[in-house]
Amino acid sequence: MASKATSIDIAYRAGVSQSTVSRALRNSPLVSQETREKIQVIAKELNYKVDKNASNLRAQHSHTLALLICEDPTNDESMINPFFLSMLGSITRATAQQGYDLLVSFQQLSSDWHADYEDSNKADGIILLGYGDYVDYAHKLDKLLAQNTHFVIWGAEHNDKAVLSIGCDNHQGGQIATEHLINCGYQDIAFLGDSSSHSPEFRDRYLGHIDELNKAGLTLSNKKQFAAISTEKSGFEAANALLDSGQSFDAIFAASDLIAIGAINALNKRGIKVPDDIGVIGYDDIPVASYAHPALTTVKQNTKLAGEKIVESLLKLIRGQEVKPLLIPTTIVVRQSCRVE
Amino acid sequence: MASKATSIDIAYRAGVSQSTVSRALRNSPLVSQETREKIQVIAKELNYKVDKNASNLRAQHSHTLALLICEDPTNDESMINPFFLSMLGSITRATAQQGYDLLVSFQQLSSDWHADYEDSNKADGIILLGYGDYVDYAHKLDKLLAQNTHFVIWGAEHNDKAVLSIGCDNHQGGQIATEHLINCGYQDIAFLGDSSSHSPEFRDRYLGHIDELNKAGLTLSNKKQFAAISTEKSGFEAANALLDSGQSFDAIFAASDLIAIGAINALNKRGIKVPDDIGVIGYDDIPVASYAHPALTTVKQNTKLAGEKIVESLLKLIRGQEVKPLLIPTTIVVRQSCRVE
DNA sequence: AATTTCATCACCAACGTTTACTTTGAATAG
DNA sequence: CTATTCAAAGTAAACGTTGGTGATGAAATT
Repeated sequence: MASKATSIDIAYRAGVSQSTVSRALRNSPLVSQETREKIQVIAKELNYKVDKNASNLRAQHSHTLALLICEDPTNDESMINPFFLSMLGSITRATAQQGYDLLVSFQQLSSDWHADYEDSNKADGIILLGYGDYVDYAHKLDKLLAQNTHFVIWGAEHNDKAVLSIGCDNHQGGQIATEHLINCGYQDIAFLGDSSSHSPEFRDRYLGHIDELNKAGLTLSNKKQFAAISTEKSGFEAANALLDSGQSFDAIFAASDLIAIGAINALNKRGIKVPDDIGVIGYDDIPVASYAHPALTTVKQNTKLAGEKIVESLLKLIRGQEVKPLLIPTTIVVRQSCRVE
Repeated sequence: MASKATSIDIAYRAGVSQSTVSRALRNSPLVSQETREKIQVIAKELNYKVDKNASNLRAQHSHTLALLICEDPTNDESMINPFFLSMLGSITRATAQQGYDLLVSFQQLSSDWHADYEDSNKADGIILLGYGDYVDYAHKLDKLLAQNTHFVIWGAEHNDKAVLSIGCDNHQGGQIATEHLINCGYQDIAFLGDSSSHSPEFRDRYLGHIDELNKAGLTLSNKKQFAAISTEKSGFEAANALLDSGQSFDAIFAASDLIAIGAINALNKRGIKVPDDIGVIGYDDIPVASYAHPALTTVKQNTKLAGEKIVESLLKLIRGQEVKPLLIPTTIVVRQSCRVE
């Protein structure tokens, strides 16, 4: 087979100039119906596709978005956080729907990911996904900002920086989780998850938890809060620490489903029944949540909507339209890890 | 901020020609150590990145691979097969490791996915991922072949076409699953999963199953084989059909974990205990397998290795090196859904 | 009949690289 | 003192588009 057909080949066959071909294929009104059709027929015959590199070079945009998933380096290399996977799915679809391509890349938090997708014109904008210690990469964000790269970051709103963030409302999520536990009759709730500013998502969930507790006239002793990152192992350990601490509790609010599952394991190992003895609520509604035993009651983040909003907003940003950070409300999905009222 | 720096800007500042800049940045031996360093320093200062579009256009390759995940259209839109997600993770990493970028796209089987990634020079090669009815898209494969696109497809070897396939050995997987069941003392095994040529992976698993059965002097009545696609729902239904058929059986070999989980649900609903009454073995070792109740004994496909091999092979293909289809052996992971011997 | 208008299209200059092909000038050889 | 060689750098031609500017001729206006 000869090399790929170019617009010049088509022009030659159609007996018109190359620029006319270009216009015809883009349905420009500057070319007559008749020649337009003729050209399109020939293009199809030759299986012609416009060369993206040439097109992008000329037009100075790539019609491509880059998705960077920043993983916690403490996490197991081989296992990707299922929540991000779900986001990935929805972002992929949303991107495609807008006629853009998606470049994906997994990054260690430590690596050089300010790495150049937009700089090198490979992407028109960047989506940053990651639970994160935003403090740690503040200077990278600054650099992105300085280069005025178009990007949106998953998570809570930054009060100190002019970054566009889209996220689910972790504070509200913390509240409804707590409300649910209280409604189920639990009174003495422990919290498993890092509540430091190191991990803003967890912190907000924690803060929502506290607020709701207060609203109900309850308080959380900080002795009942144990740090954990979003892995089953960490949840297991945190629950054991809680158990070993001798603190009383009748329910656990886990800052993520993986933590919740780990905690349930720890509980079960000591013969404690969920939800009869202790109620457990998780966060994220990852796929395994419904398969856990007992099936996990949890706070669901609407990843489909989130993905759509993320790409929609990023595209607006790229086009210079006005965009505001967005907080998407969460919902409770009730399963079997909390006793019914 | 001014617009992005180009190699010409650097040339100007360094007092050399633009081509020298290009060479210096690619560490060409044609430029002296001294000027090379000077240029690289300036490039860093200006935060210069070579424009990929220009570079790719000129060099006629994109240093990008495209991954097409073809989903079963009967599947739920929002849920991506977890096995593919796992592959995606490993392919992403392998691609990055080779210095390539990855474009990902989810495709309905029905859509026009011969859609042009390589034609339009967006990618140097394509990875096709999907359980599949390859019959159905045979003509698309042909088209890909005709355009001599570089691509590798996940799955079993095609005997009729010259396509490069990398896959796990489904026949061998079917054998070891069956062997394990027999070793656990099960004698009367039902098979849940489409065994038609419509679904080559399942078919091979089925064939391996039969072979191993025969080796042990057992036979499978085709009355004990019920079609199912890879969803929990389908597994649930198939198990019910099996149950309703009145056939005897003491174990189920499910062609995928999702089917196995659905089947276990169906069994449980009728008060049948797994593994005491009936043993169940799955296939894939998706993340939820270990969280299912009972935790699923299953056949694990080495996705990490598979991902690496896929991109490695595709790259070889692109470079014109010789490549052969590859079948990766599977392993059993023993959990609690089969009784111990 | 001369002029304006207008729809179509052709022409050509970018876009930012890479690379084959000079050119330059200094060092070495004869 | 000229001829040869060679490393280092410059020149310019692609790569395949897109889009601004200008031609062309037919229809419409005066």
